Amino acid sequence: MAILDYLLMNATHPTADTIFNDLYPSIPTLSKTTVYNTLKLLEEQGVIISINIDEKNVRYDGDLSDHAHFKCKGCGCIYDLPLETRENIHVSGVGTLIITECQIYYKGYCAPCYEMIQN
Amino acid sequence: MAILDYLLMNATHPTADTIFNDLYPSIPTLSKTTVYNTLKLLEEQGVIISINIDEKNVRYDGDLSDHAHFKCKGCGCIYDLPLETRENIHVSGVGTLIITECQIYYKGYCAPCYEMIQN
DNA sequence: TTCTAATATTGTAATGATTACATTTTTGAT
DNA sequence: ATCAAAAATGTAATCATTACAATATTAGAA
Repeated sequence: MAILDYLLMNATHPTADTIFNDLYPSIPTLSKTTVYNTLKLLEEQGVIISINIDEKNVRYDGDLSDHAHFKCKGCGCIYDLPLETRENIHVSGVGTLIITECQIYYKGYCAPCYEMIQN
Repeated sequence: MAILDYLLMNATHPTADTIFNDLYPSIPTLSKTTVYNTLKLLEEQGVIISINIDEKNVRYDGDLSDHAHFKCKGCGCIYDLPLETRENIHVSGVGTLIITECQIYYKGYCAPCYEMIQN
């Protein structure tokens, strides 16, 4: 499917809207609903991951390797970072990134909910 | 301000809506806009932090100490975790939490945006 | 090839959190 | 008490996402 291809080609952490706009010219029958449906499906299958680093939009990433994300509070750009990044300044291929915050989110199941899943 | 007090008293990572509903009975003149405005202000001042672990709503936390967050994908409950939590099973005061995903988000400024801030 | 049922795709309308903005209220200094 | 600045309020708009019903596509059986 074109949407998965797009995500694997473009490591730009696009939003659903960006994917739609980039794909629409070459697939004029594409609907935004299809983009949302497909992204949800791909995420449920574990083929892609969703990124909530931005308050407004959900972003998607086809890179399943363990890595962290950095968002510039000025321009909104999102970069990949290695997991072992320190809390201080960090250099990457794009220059120096000044890190001011770090958030770590775990997801999974609490004990009672895990029981329920087993059935 | 009552909203800050609420956040310091209740370590429940509430949403703006929850804060409004809990505070409204005792402050009948309270408006939801005020809650949003105040939360934004408190966050800009660095007095509270916002949590984007939930796709739907932004949550707020008055605990500024370094800690991670866990969200149960079943019931949606959010727990605090120590930073050094491993990727595997983890026990807390509430029982065993099964961790299936971990996301690490850094925020700050890229080089060009950091220049711009200096002015 | 034709039919048909299952599946995928589409478009429109609804939802719901958040914000914009204009108005009203409160505050604090004179 | 007065008045301007600041804070709080209410309503309406915004906008990403989803619900849902309708349409189109596919693949396998006849």
